[in-house]
Amino acid sequence: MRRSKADAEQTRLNILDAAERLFCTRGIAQTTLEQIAREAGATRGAFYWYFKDKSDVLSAIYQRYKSPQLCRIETAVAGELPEDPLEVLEVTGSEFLQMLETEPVQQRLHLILISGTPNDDAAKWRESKNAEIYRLLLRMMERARDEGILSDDLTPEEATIAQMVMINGLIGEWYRSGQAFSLHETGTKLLRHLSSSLRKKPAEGAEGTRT
Amino acid sequence: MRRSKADAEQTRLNILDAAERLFCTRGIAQTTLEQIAREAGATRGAFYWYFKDKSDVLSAIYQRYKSPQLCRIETAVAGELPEDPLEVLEVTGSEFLQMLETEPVQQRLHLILISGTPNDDAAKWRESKNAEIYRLLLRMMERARDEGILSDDLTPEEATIAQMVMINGLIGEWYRSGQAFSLHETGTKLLRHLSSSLRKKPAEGAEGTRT
DNA sequence: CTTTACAAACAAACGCGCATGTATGTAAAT
DNA sequence: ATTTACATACATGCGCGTTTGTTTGTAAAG
Repeated sequence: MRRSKADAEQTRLNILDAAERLFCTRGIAQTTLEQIAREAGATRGAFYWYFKDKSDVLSAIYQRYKSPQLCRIETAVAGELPEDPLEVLEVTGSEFLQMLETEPVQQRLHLILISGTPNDDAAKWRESKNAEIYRLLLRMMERARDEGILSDDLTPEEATIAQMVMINGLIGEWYRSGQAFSLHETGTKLLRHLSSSLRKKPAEGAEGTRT
Repeated sequence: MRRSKADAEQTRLNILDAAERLFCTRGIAQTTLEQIAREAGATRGAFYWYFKDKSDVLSAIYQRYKSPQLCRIETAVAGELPEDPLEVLEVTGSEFLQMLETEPVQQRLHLILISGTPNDDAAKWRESKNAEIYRLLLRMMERARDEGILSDDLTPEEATIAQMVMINGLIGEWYRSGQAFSLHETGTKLLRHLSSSLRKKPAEGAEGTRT
């Protein structure tokens, strides 16, 4: 049953999708290549045609993952527009959480991203990806400091860690609680709270009013 | 080589320690019973004498784990002493992070605790343990609200999630960054920041003295 | 105080299933 | 006709659970 070029590319994607789903539902180590192939409606022969082994398909999953929120922040970093950095982080973070809650695909990807044991195949990849996000957020926080809107009692580095802790921590807590709360609702509220706590308080008098 | 009662109990502990170490360094699924036995200076025969299988030793590891910070909070919850709830949470959290950074044993335990894939053997255990911690913290936050020191714009539930997100998120970020920052120093600072942001701001001008 | 009779505490060997990797077959596309 | 895109069959190894064997503590019997 030989397929055409287009169909062939489709089976490759099917395998990628299947692996993505199984990796997050049953875990990477517990997922067998046979399961991936059957989930993709193919056999292990097809798998080995496209991928070297399990870690190969894993890195393929990683590579096609580009978080939309990261793009948003990247453009905000690159852009000359005088956007409020703290508000950009708050909004993109909130959007990201909403997307995660509504789109299962993104859930799986991020779950694979933050899960896994230390020093396995993917640990180095995760570390570098994490560092990349850190540097991006840090540039935003530094910009916030330069614009004089970052609170004095936190360095940009600390504020960045606080932001990452909030996002990733929320997702982790959401999973550990068995989705017991609304990720987007609670997340938005806590992100707003964090954002305002990171913001330098103006002098006495007016307080709490947003722009 | 029959051992005496005391020696026998020691081998059991050796196996437990060995499993604990290997589970966090190489991951649970990637650790074989043979490795555990050899690390403990014994054979798989000894393992099967004391434990049913891998999940059995895992639950044994869980059972002998009682976080000191939890005890501290428990006594604070039970106690009638009018301690400042937010300060108790801040201090115990800070202490916990310090202990984690200095004592590798606690590191491993907590790493095993928050790692692992969803719906594996230990997932239910982790969920229930997490819920237990949540309820404890929630009682503290409710007490804070009742005493009128919790900020109005967050419910006790949200404040609890914020606290858990901060602690667990910090640890996760610490690991993902490859211990790139000081867990205790940064953690203490961010915990203090969070604590003060959770605290209700006193009214304008005069008044606002603490008890 | 011996001796006996177990039972505890393992070690070593065995067999099984299962995932992996490879090698081969094969029909359709080019 | 040759290559592509798989499916099928086969070989290998590895971890697991069980069984069996061996040594030693230890308690009761004599």
